[in-house]
Amino acid sequence: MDKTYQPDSIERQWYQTWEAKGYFTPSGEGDPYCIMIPPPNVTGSLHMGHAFQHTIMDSLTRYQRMRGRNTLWQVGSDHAGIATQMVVERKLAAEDGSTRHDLGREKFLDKVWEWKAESGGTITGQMRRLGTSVDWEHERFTMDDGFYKAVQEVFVRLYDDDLIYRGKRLVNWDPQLHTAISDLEVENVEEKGHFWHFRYPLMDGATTADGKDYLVVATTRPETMLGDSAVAVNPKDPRYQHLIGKKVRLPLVDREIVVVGDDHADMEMGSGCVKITPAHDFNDYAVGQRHKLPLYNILTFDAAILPAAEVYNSDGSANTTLSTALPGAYAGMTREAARSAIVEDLDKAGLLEAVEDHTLKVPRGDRSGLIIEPMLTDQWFVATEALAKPAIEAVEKGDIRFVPKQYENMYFAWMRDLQDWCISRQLWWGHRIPAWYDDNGTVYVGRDEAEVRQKYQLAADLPLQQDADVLDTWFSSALWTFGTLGWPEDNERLRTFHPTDVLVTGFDIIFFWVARMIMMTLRFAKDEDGTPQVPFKDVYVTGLIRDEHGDKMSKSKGNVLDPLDMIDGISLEDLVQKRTGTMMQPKKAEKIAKRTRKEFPEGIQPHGTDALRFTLTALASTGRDINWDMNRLEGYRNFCNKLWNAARYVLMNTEDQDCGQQGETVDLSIADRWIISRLQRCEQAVNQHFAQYRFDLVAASLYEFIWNEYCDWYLELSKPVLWDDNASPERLRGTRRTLVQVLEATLRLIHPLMPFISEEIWQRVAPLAGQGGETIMLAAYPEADDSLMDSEAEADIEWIKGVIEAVRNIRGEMNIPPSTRLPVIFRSTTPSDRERLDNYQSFLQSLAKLEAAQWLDAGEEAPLSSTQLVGDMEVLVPMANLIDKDEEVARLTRELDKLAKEGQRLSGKLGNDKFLQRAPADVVEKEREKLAEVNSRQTRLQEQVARIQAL
RNA sequence: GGGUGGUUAGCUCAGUUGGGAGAGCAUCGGCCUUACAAGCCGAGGGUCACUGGUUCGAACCCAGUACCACCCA
Repeated sequence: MDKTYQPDSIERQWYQTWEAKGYFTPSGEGDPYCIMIPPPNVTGSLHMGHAFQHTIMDSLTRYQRMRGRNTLWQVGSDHAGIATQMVVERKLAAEDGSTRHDLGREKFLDKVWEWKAESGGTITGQMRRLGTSVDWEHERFTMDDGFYKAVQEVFVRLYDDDLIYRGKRLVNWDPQLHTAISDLEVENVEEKGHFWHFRYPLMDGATTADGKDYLVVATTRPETMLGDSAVAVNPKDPRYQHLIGKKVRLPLVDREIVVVGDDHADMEMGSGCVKITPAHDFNDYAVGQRHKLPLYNILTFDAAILPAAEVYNSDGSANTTLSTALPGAYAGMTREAARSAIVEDLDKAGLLEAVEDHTLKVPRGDRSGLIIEPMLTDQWFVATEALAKPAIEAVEKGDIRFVPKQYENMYFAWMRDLQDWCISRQLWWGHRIPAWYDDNGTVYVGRDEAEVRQKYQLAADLPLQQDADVLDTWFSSALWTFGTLGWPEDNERLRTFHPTDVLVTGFDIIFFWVARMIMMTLRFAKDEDGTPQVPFKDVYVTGLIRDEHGDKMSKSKGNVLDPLDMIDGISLEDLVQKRTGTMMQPKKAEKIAKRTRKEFPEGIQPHGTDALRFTLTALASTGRDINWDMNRLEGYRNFCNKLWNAARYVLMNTEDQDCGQQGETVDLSIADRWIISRLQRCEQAVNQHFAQYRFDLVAASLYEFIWNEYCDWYLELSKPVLWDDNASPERLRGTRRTLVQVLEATLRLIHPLMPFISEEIWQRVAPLAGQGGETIMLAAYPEADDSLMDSEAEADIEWIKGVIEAVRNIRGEMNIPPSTRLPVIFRSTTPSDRERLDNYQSFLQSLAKLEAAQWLDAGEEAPLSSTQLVGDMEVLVPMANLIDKDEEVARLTRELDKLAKEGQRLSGKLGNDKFLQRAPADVVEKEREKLAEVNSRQTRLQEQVARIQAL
């Protein structure tokens, strides 16, 4: 083995071996265990969030696989409608300047598939570097044929059950991409803007309570006034309530609009009057629905002003009676141009009362970056009410559990106020909506055109046209758990692995994905007896990984860390290039470059996958965000190195030697018994923490055991045995056997978190430990054996550690180098101390670097010494010339100060009658013992100080 | 405005029915001791955000305040 741990020389090779040997495929034996990967966007590349979630999923998967479960981690990716279409459109534009419209739908889609074949595998390739043990043979894609079947089936059935309908509604409209987008794809960005206060003249001589003949409305979007159909006032507002039902003349447009009373108008806000533009604002739309207001659409799909409004009744039907007239001056203007023009014209007309500065949340499309326009369009919707009810109950009843639990509140809050779901998208890349229209616009829904003709008994020659739109990507993602397993076919895989066990995902998509999966799955996935199935039993919600200052990682901030760079390392120049290469603003790029150079003066060193995974698990506590800490990563890389070198030590002392593999008799030392006992406790803790999804505690338990117990103590305690020329063969064999067996079990224990290093070492250690099998991946996960827990050995080793630490402390405080061997004398010993001193002399000599050790009989005088206490026993290191008298007094005084404080605290407590009366007896007894110990320590140290000072 | 989570050592974070404040990293001192200097040994460092309450006893339970983050409106 190399002297230092070199992750790059082991990781890729092991992954290839595992994959080639088919270890990731479900075994077909044992209880099924299944995790569905949240399908990554096919255009995406691996970021820290993936690394985090994949590490957790892989740890769970490897853990359960080793426990003998029939384990499936289902992999696949998501076709990401808008993102993918944009990538390919951009590529076309760069190649020959063509657009998708030049190519036409069919040819464009061919280009998308071509792109997918070439570049769609980036992220899945990167996943392999993380060691993910997914079932590659059954990789799925939301646009593959089988999935299309599932999507169609669900759509048709929901339509037939009246749970899908088509209608004219407000949706988030992206004026560049010309499609509806979901709330998830809208980012609300805080930006500076204005509040404009306009006067809308009252008609028919009406006046406000204070005598004004106009109402003042405030808006952040003046241009939408062209589409106003009402002014709302609060019905309780004494200033205006008498005006409800009266009319206002909309300036510039000269439209008569009504004053309505609605709670939406906040009496405290501005004038208390709100203009209502139902076709261009979500809140106003709701007000419009309540008061049956007409809708004036005043924008084109590019968000430019129309020459004439399109008017609809509140039920979405076309209105033929109201005037569509708009002022000609604004026709064709952009939103921005129209805004300035309208404000200017109102000002000229004396109707601009005031302009205020105002910061507001501006909705921007996360792809185009443009301001999203609420737009009245024909769309397909899922009626969610009937689907939401069982979905809420499933969580209430505990059929689905969120970890941590508080996310259930978030889920309930959203589900109880659920809007119908707009599922159509005006894109080409995606699942085409299985609906056809005849020339009259009548809609027919079926699995294909032939089925539609049969189902609706249409003439063979009736011309039919399929709906041009596609379904929201989330519609297909909602079917992910059962769709990937083959539904609507009823096959073995589906029956075996559905419902799945746990979903690992981020809190940001609980609404958009998790909730919808629950709704769809309960409706369509059924047990043989027809009982609805949940998609998963547990939802483990992860937090966000942020940078070291707690900021979100984002390209525009230039603070992104690529997990692969932490695995492989990256030079400073490459890192700067990566962060600033695509940056448009040179000033910003410079700032980011500067900051990067400051934070990573040496670039990023390679740390390996295992260290990255261990860091991620160590930081994975209960669903909260993680501020990424490079030092932590480095610390765990060192931990890998520690494990690596411990293995080197073990192999050096056991390879080609008798380790008792054949069950030969052994004589176990107290250290052997102790480490075996500690291993059981570690196994117990790890299994318990896995069950509770406390990956941080799993990692901490393993770190503590490996470094602080196995390496720091056990390996050191093994040396005096192995180096003892007089040791019996049974004693040597016992220690060698313990060295390899404990290491071997530890490797299995840590394998789910650090798959590569554990496999690499295990291959060499397992045979020595008498363990068969060709891979650690399929070896049994360790379970604690109560009969091996040995409290006697633990107590003895605690005593040994106490003595060694006492001597080391004196050495440290007195600056005596470890090369100087020390004589040690023990005073005030009990029979048990003396027995231990006899038995464990060699351990003490080796680990404390003693020259000689002896105990004093009663009445025997000790030379003047430096003192430490182990329990009641005094550990004395004779001063000779080694120890400075004053320093020793100072050291003991510091110790006495601490004891005095502690003693004060304890006697205060024990002097309190109420404490004595009300605290449980065992607590009181414990405090008494503590005080007795403190007092006795004080006495001994005071005596010692007196002795030294008497000199 | 409503809701959720957070505030513990210089940094990143644990702290399980309330009973002696912990880890890693960083810092300081000493060490090339035949696995490991990516190491070993030792040490220092905290008004557990603040105020009040419950309790014999509060980092922990309750109420309120401040600040931060996120979600919703």
